[in-house]
Amino acid sequence: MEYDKGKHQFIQAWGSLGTAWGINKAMAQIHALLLIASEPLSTEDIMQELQISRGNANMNIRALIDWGIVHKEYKPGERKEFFSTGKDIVELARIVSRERRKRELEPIIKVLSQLQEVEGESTEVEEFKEVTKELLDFSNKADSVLDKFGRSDKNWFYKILLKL
Amino acid sequence: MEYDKGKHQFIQAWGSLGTAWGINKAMAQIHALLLIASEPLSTEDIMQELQISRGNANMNIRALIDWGIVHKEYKPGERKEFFSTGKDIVELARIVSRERRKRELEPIIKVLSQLQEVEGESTEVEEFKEVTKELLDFSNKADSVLDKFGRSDKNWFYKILLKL
DNA sequence: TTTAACTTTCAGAAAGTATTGAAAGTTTGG
DNA sequence: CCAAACTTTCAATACTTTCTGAAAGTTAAA
Repeated sequence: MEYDKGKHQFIQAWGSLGTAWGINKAMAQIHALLLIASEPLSTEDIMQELQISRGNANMNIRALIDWGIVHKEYKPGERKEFFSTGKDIVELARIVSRERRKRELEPIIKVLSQLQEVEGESTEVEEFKEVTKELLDFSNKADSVLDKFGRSDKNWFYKILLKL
Repeated sequence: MEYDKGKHQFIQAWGSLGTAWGINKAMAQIHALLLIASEPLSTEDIMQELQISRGNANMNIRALIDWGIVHKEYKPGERKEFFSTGKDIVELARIVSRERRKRELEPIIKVLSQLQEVEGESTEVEEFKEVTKELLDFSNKADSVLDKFGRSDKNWFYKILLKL
């Protein structure tokens, strides 16, 4: 397979994976492009490669920086900003899991905890408490696994895998 | 807290978690409602509780059945269909992970495998192959973990957690 | 300063998704 | 059979998200 075709395929595939994960396509594609770039790219470069507008490129680069996945760089003698992303996939997984934990798991845990205060003794209420309690336990466990994963060193994940 | 308020909060929270996971709100809310119901519900019940249309209810119940999360039931002497969902959260997690593996991980692994055939020796191409290879390895590992999780018995997950 | 290079913002357009309600289809008891 | 009870479908509509392009904002060299 020739390089340009492969590159294109990769960017498309990463984009649609992103979409399935609730990340917008442009954002995922910019990330894909930076992942395989051999040096930092400017906004112009990104606009051109992906055929997207300046506003779109800028917004999504910004969002990636907010996630802590992409970094600004300056080249000597150049005024414009260049962007790059880490090539370490485990590190990437760690960042993503940290963010999702914060944005998704924490809120639901908070709600589920509050729900333990529901009053009443009917079957309905018993059932309700039982299910939400189980959900809370599970969420807490998931939370602690993600927390460990987020803090661990680079090889922890691979070591764990061996254990399974 | 009173039951009705708690119920409402739970349904809302489950709906927005669903949204963050790319699952539509009505679908997640129907699931939430069934999770805490003490007996199977009819389409009418669901429409009324969630204040949604018949079409919407029907489509999303159907989708939940396709995922293998919700089951039809018939009550003696009743013509209409009733729906229920399993209350075991680990089982739920297992089903969801199995589906996502199939829908998300498998396609990307296929693409990444093909990309290993890219030709050329330039820095660009080297970089490209290196990154996609690492991604492929990681995806394969994630795939195998999910596979194990999907096949394991109910307590496997909790046992693993203890090990960490 | 001024000016040119560059970045950010944002209102409106376009694209994508979810929802409704009514009509068509199906099943079952009589 | 027929009619009533129920389920499914789908075109129209409402809603949400993303994208564009141009204008406003910022920075730094001269």
